[in-house]
Formats: sequence, structure tokens, C-alpha cells
Amino acid sequence: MCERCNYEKLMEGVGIRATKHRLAVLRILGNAPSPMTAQEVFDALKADRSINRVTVYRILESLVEGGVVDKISTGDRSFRYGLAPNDNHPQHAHFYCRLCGLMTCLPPESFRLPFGIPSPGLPGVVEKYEIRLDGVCHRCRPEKS
Amino acid sequence: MCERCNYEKLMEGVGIRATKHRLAVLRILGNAPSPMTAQEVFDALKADRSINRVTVYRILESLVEGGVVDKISTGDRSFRYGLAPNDNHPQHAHFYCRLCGLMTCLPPESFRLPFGIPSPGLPGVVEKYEIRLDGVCHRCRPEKS
DNA sequence: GAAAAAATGCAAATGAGTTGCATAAAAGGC
DNA sequence: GCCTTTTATGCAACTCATTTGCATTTTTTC
Repeated sequence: MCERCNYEKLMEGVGIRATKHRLAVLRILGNAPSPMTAQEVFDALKADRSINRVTVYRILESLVEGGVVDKISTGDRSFRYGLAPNDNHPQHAHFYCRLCGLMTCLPPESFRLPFGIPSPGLPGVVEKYEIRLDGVCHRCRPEKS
Repeated sequence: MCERCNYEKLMEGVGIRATKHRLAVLRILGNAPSPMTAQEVFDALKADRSINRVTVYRILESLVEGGVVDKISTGDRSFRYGLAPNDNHPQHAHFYCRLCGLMTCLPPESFRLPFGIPSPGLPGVVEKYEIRLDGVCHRCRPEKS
């Protein structure tokens, strides 16, 4: 998603110390074309360092708590993580392929909620929202693209 | 959500035999004010019959497959089930309270996607979509309603 | 009413995520 | 610089919604 973000500053701006591992996690998420599962992040990290699975979960949790990373739910029972929307990356919807599990970011223009201060009619105070389109991606359906 | 649906016909219309258990599941979902977890359905069933948890899962799976019931993901790691949108019940968004886990249906007018045939720009064929607002419901925040 | 098909039950497995506690690394004080 | 305190990481074991395999009903079909 991003290339030229200063991840150190991003993290420390929200009071998260930028350790090597954390920086690596954030860089992986930042360079990923689509939101990743914790497992995928873990596998990517293992490629060039030794790290524990639990640590990855804890780092992701911190980043989400700090608002730097977004935790997105899917049709399967796992979560995906991606850079949170910010000035450079507007909020956007996702497409989820129920066959291969790939989650794709959709252009922000396409599906955006008319949003702002929580409407008084709502049952609570809204902190974030998700729009997810579920279906089958082109790669997963051979016939009649 | 619904009161006067003919659940037998609804099920058999999509080729699902209407057994006692299945009918009971569908009735429970139909009368529920908000989507329920499998566990909640199970507990409701246990009140007046003997049924196995696995059976509940399998029934829900069939109903989802038949398109009669919708399976909705949440901020936690479980799914909620509710009557699928149909002629009487238009598609609608949900509000999810991250504290108590309550999931509320929002009026269909409020958040609807400009939707129709899958746009050619999308990475796949869309079968359904979810809009979920996450936050904290009024009951869960004492101060400043 | 018997054979075949479908539904249900039971026990055990799965797998993403979490917790508790021990160890290592970084931050502060002097 | 050392020592104390805090924070981050590692390891093992646990949780809990959901799934799977297989045995046992129950329903359908002939």
C-alpha cells in the first residue's frame, strides 16, 4: 500500500516504541498489496529473522490499538491486518474471495459510506466501519471469466 | 425480524427438507431482533428440545447454503446468523458493540451500497456484501450517553 | 416393509488467537 | 558506566468456535 511512510515516526507518534520486530511487521504490512493474516505476517518475518508467533500477535495488537493498523474481519475465522486509513491512504472497502481467501483492497472512490459524526439514530457510538464484498475472484473461476 | 413468513415453504423452495429441528432453527432466527451466534441458537433450542450442538452448526450451514439465512462476521471470532434479505426484508447494515458483542440491524435505508451487477473493475464476481459499523452501544457506556 | 438416502448424535480434532509466567532487552537514575 | 525498573519477546499450555469422522437414528423411495 505504501512505500514512503516513515514507519518509525508513525509508530512513535502514537506512543509505540519502534523495536526491530515492530518495525519489520509494519514494513511488511505497508508493502503488502492486500491485508494479511497474522500467519502470513509471521511467515514473512521468519524469512529473515527469528521471531515467535505470539510476539507477532502482540505487535499487531499494539499497532491496532495505536490506530496505525486496521484489523479486518473476513468470511473465514481469521483476521487480516493492513495499514490503517490516514491522510495518504483513505478508508476503502475490500473484496474477499471465499475460495482462495485472498482479500483485495478496492479503490476508495468506489464504496464509501456517507460518514461523519455518529448519527443520533444509531444504537451506539461508531468507532470504525467495514465494507466487504464477498464472492469468487477471477483467478478462482476458470470458466466464463 | 419476521413473523409471518412460511418457513416450511421458504426452506423447501430452495430444496431443504423442513425437519423439526431445522424449522425450529429458522423460527428462532426469524423471531430474533438481531442476528444470533450458533451458541445462542443452540441455547434457545435447548429450552424446549434435545439437540446436539453439531446439528445446529450443520443446520445453519444448510440454511446459509440455501440462501435462506445470512452468515455475518463480527469483530469477535464467531459468526452471527439471521434471515437473509428477501422481498420482505431488504439487505441492511449492522452495528456491532465491541464490548457486549450485541449485533443490531440498522434500518435498510440508512446504509445501502449503490449496488447491482458486479462492476467490471472488481477483482471477482460479488455474491454478497456486508456493511458493519463497530463501536460501543449505549448500554455499554454509562457516562455521557 | 425392506433397502437406500438423509439427518442427527457423539467424540475427538482443528486452528486462530490468548494467557501466564520466565527471560532478555531497553530506558532511567545515579 | 553499573544497577534498578520497565517493557518486549519467547515458550508452553490453554481457550473456544467450528469441523470432521463415524455410528446411529429417522425419512424416503420402491
